[in-house]
Amino acid sequence: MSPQNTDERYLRAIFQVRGLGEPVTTTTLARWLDVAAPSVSNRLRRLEDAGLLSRAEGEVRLTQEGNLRAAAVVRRHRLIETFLHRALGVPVPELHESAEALQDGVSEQLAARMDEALGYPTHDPHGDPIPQAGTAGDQEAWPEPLTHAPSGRWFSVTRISDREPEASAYLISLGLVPGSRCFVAERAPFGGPLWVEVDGARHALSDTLVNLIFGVVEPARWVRR
Amino acid sequence: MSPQNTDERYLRAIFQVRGLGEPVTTTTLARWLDVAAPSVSNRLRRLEDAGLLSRAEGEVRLTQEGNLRAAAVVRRHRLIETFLHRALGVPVPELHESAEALQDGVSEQLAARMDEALGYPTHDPHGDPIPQAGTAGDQEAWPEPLTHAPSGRWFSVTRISDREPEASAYLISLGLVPGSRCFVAERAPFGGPLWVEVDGARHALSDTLVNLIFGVVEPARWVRR
DNA sequence: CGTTGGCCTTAGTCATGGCTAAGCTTCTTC
DNA sequence: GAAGAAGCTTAGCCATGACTAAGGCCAACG
Repeated sequence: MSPQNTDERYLRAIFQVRGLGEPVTTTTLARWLDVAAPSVSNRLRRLEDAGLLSRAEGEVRLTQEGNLRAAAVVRRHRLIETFLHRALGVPVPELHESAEALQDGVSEQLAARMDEALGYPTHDPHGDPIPQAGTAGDQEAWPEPLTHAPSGRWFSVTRISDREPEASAYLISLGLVPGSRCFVAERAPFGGPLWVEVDGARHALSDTLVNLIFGVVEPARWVRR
Repeated sequence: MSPQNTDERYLRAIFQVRGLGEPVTTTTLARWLDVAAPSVSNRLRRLEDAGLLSRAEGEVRLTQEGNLRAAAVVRRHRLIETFLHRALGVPVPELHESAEALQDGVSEQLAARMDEALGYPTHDPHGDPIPQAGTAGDQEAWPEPLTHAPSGRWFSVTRISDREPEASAYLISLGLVPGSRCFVAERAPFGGPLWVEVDGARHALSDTLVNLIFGVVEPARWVRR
């Protein structure tokens, strides 16, 4: 309906891809959004004309206004996810898709109501920070490799490297996808595998696999659900 | 996005217009949906082809399957309204618009979660009945408009239409909410206002307002409290 | 009767936001 | 230096779901 929605979808993608530390280009956005490259190309031109971003050497950079807009969209998205999880018990793996579907229909005002009802949360159930209203939210946590995660903590997966397609396919088959979370159980000694739990199942991951996984260690106070 | 959404919007309109006791025709639907007549015409043909409705003498009748589909859509809509009101404190006059915006994004499953969280409510905040899952929900006795109420009688309000958000906000501010009752004092002549008493206060209601109010005329023997 | 007005449909247009095909740089590789 | 391969853009197409214009039908009324 409104042209806003499409713009916002792309702004959010830019914000998120940037947050993964990946270069923000036509191709990466097309892959992220699951659309063809020309669609991205068109939209980027329009967003550039609207003064929301600039491009240099193929890289997309949000302008200050673009950043504010994108952060507001991401903020809404993460508030929706948090609300769906805490108020309606939607399981974490379903959150992203559900929130995506709802995003267009949730006004700023409604998001503010959710924020209030939730007690002004600072992180969503994936462990991603919720930008504050009116800020650029650019202090996004940079993802670190799972290798660095201490055991006994939850780890929020934001990225699975595609360097090893077969290996990453296996990880995905385990439920280790961007947006999922796993519990870091224990590290076997002498270079043994890392034991993690995903969706209640326990898996031993070799270094090869562990090195493909990036994300954020969730704050310790979070209780395992 | 999906073609479902449009079909569902029209099915819901048919269900609701029928519920008001108005004839379900291209014109009334166009007015209700605020679209041009040909748009309705096209969609009706498609819904007819899909076996969801039939037409006789200009009147639209839902088939059994159409009825089920429509009731499911209405059910979702009213669950959303109830949820927005009870869980997030969205004021009644804003409910319809907010729910409309969300409807496309709310899956059956999510609606079921809302239903559960709300304790399986039977009516939405407008006083409209919430069809049960899997039923046609059309056996509800629909209330009659206040317009038809004789003067000197008590009228029990079960429903305030959400067609005119500002007008219904005013009615609510007067205390004319579902569950309230008013005394129909007198009808001023020559199309003048209808005088009603609510909570001991006397108000003159224009036709615009009166037409938004539905309920049940209380039996005459009932003594004014 | 014939005209007028309401109602509905058919025909054709437009905006949106995807898509594929194809061309153009540029960077690598032999 | 030529040949590819990536990545990006341009050009042109399609589906959806609105719209306006215009015509058919019918009933009421002068």
